[in-house]
Amino acid sequence: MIDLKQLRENPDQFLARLNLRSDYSEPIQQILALDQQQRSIEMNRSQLQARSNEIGKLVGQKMKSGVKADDPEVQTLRDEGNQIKAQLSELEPQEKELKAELEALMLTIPNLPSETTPLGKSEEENVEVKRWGDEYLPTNPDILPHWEIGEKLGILNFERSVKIAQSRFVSLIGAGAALERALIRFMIDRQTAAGYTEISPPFLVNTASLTASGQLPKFAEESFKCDRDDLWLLPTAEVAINSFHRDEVIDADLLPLHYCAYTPCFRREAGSYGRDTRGLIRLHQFDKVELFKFVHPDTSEQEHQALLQNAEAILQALKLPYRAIELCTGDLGFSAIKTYDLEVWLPSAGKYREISSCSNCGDFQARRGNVRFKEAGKKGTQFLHTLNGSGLAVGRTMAAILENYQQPDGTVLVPEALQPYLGREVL
RNA sequence: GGAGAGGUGGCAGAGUGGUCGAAUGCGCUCGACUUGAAAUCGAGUGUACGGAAACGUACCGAGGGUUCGAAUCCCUCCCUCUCCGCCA
Repeated sequence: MIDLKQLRENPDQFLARLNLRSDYSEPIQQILALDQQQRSIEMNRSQLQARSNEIGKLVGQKMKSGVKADDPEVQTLRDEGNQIKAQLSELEPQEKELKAELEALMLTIPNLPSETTPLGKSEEENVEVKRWGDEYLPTNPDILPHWEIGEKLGILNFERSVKIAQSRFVSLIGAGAALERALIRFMIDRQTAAGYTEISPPFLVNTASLTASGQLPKFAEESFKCDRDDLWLLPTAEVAINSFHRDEVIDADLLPLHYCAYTPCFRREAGSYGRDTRGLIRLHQFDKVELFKFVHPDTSEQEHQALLQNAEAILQALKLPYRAIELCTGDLGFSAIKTYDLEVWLPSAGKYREISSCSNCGDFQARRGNVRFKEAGKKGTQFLHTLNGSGLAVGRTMAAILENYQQPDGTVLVPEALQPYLGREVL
């Protein structure tokens, strides 16, 4: 949620920053207008309310001192009370409607990009900031795409998954299933060793949780919904962990809070029908180990860098070549002020593909979820900052292993770091 | 799913129409007493919004209603607990 106070006090500067994403002039003007109307009604209303409270007290006093209810003095006060009530009954619905309208509109405005986020209109202008592991790039010229090698090895099956569910689902068989399980354990072990507390959250989440993290109201198309229950299938553990502390005030001494979670993620992938139709890259259901931090605003930049390193550490441990790019203002996700994507090398595609996205959301999600912290001795509370990143997407990691570790004889080596988890060296 | 009980401040717990943002206890903060501590005593101790401030408004699970006035009465919903049923 954007900071209305900040917008009100400095609308031009606010809009200029927001427009680095794309043009939001219109909704922002609307918000400012609604805010003004709402505030003027509120002022009016609270004055009436004050008088009404006063009347209530006066009547109470008189009745207590023995004045009868039908005494003219009391009757006059009651009449005035009734008049105020009539006025309030007009103002209140107006104010309520304005507030609802304002809130609905505000929920559709994305976060302001950080001042350090590179400028740009689209993903073309994202900035590569790092490349790692050139020495691990495969030299084998005849690499099969991971879905082909996977089916050859009998560890992936897409066809039968269509029978079970739909397209864009997969079943893992034998060593494939074991590999997935090994990767999850490997990632969780590494991240807990790095100081993250593991959470296994509900895989169904309610509307409030999705709204708090920013998936709703704008991206309803992207999630699967259980209509009868106000529950949605989790699109990412970010949603669940973000709401883990929703509506809480956290003692500043307890910050930062570092969490990691393994969960399946469910996404409708609406609007990507032609893209990545084969393989593990874009499925309706995939596994992910997520990193999430609740931090003091002063530390969020360092925490962001550290989180990125924690995600990179997995790729490095698996010796998978990757690069890091920083998203430009035009490509930034809805809730983020600054994002780094990690992209792993996929030989069959001949390019790097996203395997992790590490974002600093500033206080945006904290506002939407009302997560605050309190510093001892200081008056009031502040919104904390939230950060999230994949550490990593499991399916895509599998794809990367199947391709990068392919041998000329059609077998696949198991990355050394993973061997103890899988109990074998070759697939 | 059926039957019953209940949701009040950091916690415990009173309050069934009137000056209640809410008794009391515990906790916490500051102060006094003390060589120090305990005990005791005194003062303070929620959040949000508006306002330069004084102060005002809202909040007793959520939303509506009755009333001059609602923590208290009525309606709807949510959640928790106990018993029964079902179930991994």
